[in-house]
Amino acid sequence: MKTSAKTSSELAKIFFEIAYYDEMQSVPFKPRAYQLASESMAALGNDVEAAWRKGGIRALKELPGVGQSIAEKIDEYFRTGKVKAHADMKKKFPVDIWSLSRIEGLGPKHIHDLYTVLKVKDLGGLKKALASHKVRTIPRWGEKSEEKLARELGLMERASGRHLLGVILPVADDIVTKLSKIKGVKHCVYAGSLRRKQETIGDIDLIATTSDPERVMDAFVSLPMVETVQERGKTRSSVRLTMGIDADLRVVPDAVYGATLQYFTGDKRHNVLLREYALSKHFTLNEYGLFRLKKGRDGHKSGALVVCKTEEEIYRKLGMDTPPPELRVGGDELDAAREHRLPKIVPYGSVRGDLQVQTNWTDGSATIEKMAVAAKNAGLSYMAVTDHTKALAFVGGLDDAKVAKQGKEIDRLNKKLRGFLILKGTECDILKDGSLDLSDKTLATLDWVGISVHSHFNLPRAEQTRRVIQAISNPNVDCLFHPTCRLIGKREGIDLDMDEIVAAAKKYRVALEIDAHPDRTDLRDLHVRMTVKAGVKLVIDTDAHAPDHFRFIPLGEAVARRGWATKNDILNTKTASALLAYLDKKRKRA
DNA sequence: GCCGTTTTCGGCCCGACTGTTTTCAGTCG
Repeated sequence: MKTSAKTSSELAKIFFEIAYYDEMQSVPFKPRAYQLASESMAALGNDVEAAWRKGGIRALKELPGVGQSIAEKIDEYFRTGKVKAHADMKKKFPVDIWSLSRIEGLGPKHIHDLYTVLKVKDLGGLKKALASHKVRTIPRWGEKSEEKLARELGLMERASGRHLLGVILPVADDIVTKLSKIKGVKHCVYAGSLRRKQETIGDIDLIATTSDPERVMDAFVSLPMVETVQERGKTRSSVRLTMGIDADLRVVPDAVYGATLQYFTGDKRHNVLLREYALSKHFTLNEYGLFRLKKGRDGHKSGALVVCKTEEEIYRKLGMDTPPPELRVGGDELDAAREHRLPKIVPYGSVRGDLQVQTNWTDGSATIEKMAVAAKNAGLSYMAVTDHTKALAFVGGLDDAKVAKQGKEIDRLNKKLRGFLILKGTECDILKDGSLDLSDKTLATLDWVGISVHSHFNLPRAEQTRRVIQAISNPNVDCLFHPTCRLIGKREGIDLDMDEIVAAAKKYRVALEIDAHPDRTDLRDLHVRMTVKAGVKLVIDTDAHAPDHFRFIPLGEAVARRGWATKNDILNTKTASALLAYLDKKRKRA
């Protein structure tokens, strides 16, 4: 239910604020515990309430980051709708920590000072304090810090949040290319969330090794896309790009490249776990390498360098395999790495054909032939034409007769094209009652039947789930396209019980799609992992509406990798003939 | 307040940069 998702995010907020309150008063260690609990709540979503309903406090304590005290607070929240400890803190210190803390550079101590000295409670109060130049009168604040705060506040208000991977990747590639050309540079790469290929990117993290650090830093801060320089150091500089995203560059000696790359690839949670594990093995890990801990003569710990050249030797020295960047989220990937059971996730470049392509028969911009040529040029050997069906009247969706006509055109083109195969397909609409928008007779003539929801997005969860499963159960169906229908930053997506959808996909041997279009990324990584675990096949498509959209395929492969999918889990890593043989066999059994 | 390949008690990641300091606190990643 949507309400339970809301409550777990409310809990995340409550624990986040408790962490801040404790931090303000310099309470040791508790802040990290609450911070962890907060992240855990956000990540678990509905599972928190599900656990509570099933087993109360005892079950809650099984959740990561939740012990006796926090379990009791969660229990209290679900019973009474609030957490007294949090409410008491809020009474004593009535500040909108959640909003204020979103401003870059504004941490717990500053929020504390702003309130105790200037009675700033929220963003409005902060604006007034800034306008009257009172902020600079707080002890340890000055003109510069006041100006910086004003800048960051303005930026936060303008910024739409994080940026889509598909938008940032080309920019980062451009910067890397430019910096790599500078004399003396040996390595220049991006790390951070970009290297982990997360669906959204907070900022661009760059690492370079060079014989001439000054030269690279100068070049970096004067790149054409730089708007302002925020930091300019010998080993680290930070800039804001005109497109509204920050970029950080670290310059390190070539000898420690591997350690630095590991460190700044993150994510933070992964690194904390890894460093804690290193400590347990009497090592300490930082961006300069892995060090062995020793007791010095003065009783203090000191370290002798063990390894730092490559990421692999660091993980190996700790007795584990190297998790691919996409898996580094601070979940169970470290256990898997230790136990040498990391999956062989699908390599980039594995997709051989695109199974969702729109043409100018409906809302695509190009002819079937132009799309086929573009797909071939993008390195693919086949594609399925999957134009919309008649329920989508505003794009001129095809009816049964037009689908038959399109099939003849595809036959003609297949005779003409060399080394490329066009499959006859459809993106058939799922109607409100779960029936399909083309006749079974027509569907049976097609090589590839994709189905998707384009209407009635707001049905209640149970009804929406029933509707989609009804559609999946049609024996002609091969794949459910963009299953959740979300548009990142624009539309939430339909309310589906994904466990039931995955189970139905397994039962009816229907594949689920990873729609790689940057606005969609649907399925997302979490759902991909569920699908893989259930043994249900996936498909990576671009949902191409124009010839240059085939470039999105690596974005889809990235999602598959984040969801631990192997090549074997993904149907369109097969050759065209192997795929057709698979589909043929499936239909005969149906 | 959490957690266990070092532990059920005693630990809890760590270094760079900024701005305000005259030796360091705060924030970030």
